[in-house]
Amino acid sequence: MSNENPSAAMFAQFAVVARALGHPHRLALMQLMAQGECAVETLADRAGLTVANASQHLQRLRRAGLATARKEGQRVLYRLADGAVVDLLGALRRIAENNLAEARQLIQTYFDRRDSLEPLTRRELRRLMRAGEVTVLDVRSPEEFAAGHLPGAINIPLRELERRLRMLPASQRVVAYCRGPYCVFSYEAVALLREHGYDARRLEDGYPEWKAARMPVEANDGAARPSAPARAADTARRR
Amino acid sequence: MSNENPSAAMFAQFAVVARALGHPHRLALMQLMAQGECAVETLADRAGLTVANASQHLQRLRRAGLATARKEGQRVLYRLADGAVVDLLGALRRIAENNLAEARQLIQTYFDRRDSLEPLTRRELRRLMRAGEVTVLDVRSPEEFAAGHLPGAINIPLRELERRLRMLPASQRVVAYCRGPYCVFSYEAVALLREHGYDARRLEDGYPEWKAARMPVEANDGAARPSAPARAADTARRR
DNA sequence: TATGAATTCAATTGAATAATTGATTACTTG
DNA sequence: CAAGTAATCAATTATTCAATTGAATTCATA
Repeated sequence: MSNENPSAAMFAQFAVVARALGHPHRLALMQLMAQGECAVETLADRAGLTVANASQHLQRLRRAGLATARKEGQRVLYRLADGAVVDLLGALRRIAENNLAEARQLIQTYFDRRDSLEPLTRRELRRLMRAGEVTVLDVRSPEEFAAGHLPGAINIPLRELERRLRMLPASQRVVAYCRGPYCVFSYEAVALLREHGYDARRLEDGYPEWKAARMPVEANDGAARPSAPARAADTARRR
Repeated sequence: MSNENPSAAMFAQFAVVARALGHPHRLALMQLMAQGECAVETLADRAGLTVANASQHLQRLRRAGLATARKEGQRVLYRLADGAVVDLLGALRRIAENNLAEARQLIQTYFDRRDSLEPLTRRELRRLMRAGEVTVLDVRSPEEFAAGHLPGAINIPLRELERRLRMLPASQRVVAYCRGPYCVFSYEAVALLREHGYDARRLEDGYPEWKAARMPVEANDGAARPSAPARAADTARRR
């Protein structure tokens, strides 16, 4: 295929990657995989896709070098190929935020409680954590939490938050986080907590970015590990 | 359009950007625009496209927030929207290089004189430039050169290089650069120079990356300027 | 070895894209 | 104002892509 012009051939390769990025479902799947390695059916479920459809999208991501798969027993576990994929997604996000009117509109409408909710940077949160002055709240699902989370975080999925409020000490500031910058969970969590009198704030983005920034993470199966290449702890025991 | 799920709507926006990236011709056009603001016909010419086709690709890039256009007289000048676009392209490139077998294959075949040609990093070149120990050679077209180039660079387009070799002092190391990491010009220039006994090396990537890294540039219309937002000096006098 | 579960494959349909062509719209200049 | 230039628009065709359905693999376990 066209080697008359080598740089055109390289561009064709880049285009393969870009087109694989270019579907909302695949972006959603990537965000989910950014939480940790995960089986096809689990991903399909969380993304609201049929298994066959998710499988095909995932295969396409794999062909484009954005994801990798390995077989474990009868399931196939997919994960992002590379920390650089998170960077790529971040760059994409930045362009859309800065230059697309529609995206800015959406942010204003749904996410721009942003100003009033004063997101914390990773660095700021890190400092508070070291000082022991903060309760870190992970509002994702228990499975995602188990695959990896911020050290010392408490896991209360959003839908259970109201019921389990008492688990959070009212005396201390709470910082909530979820799947990523455009995951609504942490926004809603902070709103709810504030209604109940908490001093609550959001982390600026989510777990994947924290991990990609090589901040410490820990997983459920035991010891904290500084920032190791997330061992295959997919806990999707389903049905 | 689908505001039931705000983060799905955001993903749809990101997908718009990604799909706009996802065509080899558009990537080529972006590389060309990364050299500096440029008129449609010029871009079409350099990319080897018909004007109508280039126009449509450019419009799509504009709609996706990757490029902007302004009208000057009877021509429309397009440029990249944002320094972040160069970052995005870089991230794309890195994924393809690391994870796509085909891309690695191409690099080996066409570009992996890489090792033997020992590319210089921007920082290294900067140091040599300050020390006055290097001749910087720009092998792009005069128009591209005029729109912006490394300070003190000599412009000899590749096809004229052999004829005008005497313009380069044989006593000093030569560092060549061109449009970007996958532009063949600088590879060929270095090969040619070495055949003629020069101590020649390549810059690791091209002018756009240099500029995006906020290194000093200068343009033909006069004074060097530290790294200002490239003024509209499109010198495409054509035909 | 038979059963069931997880995933992939194959074939179909409808939708979105890309390139081409020719016509049309702005703008400049004589 | 007329002529010419630069860019865009409109309509066509071939291609690629997405989602669905149902069948086919592959593996684990009884």
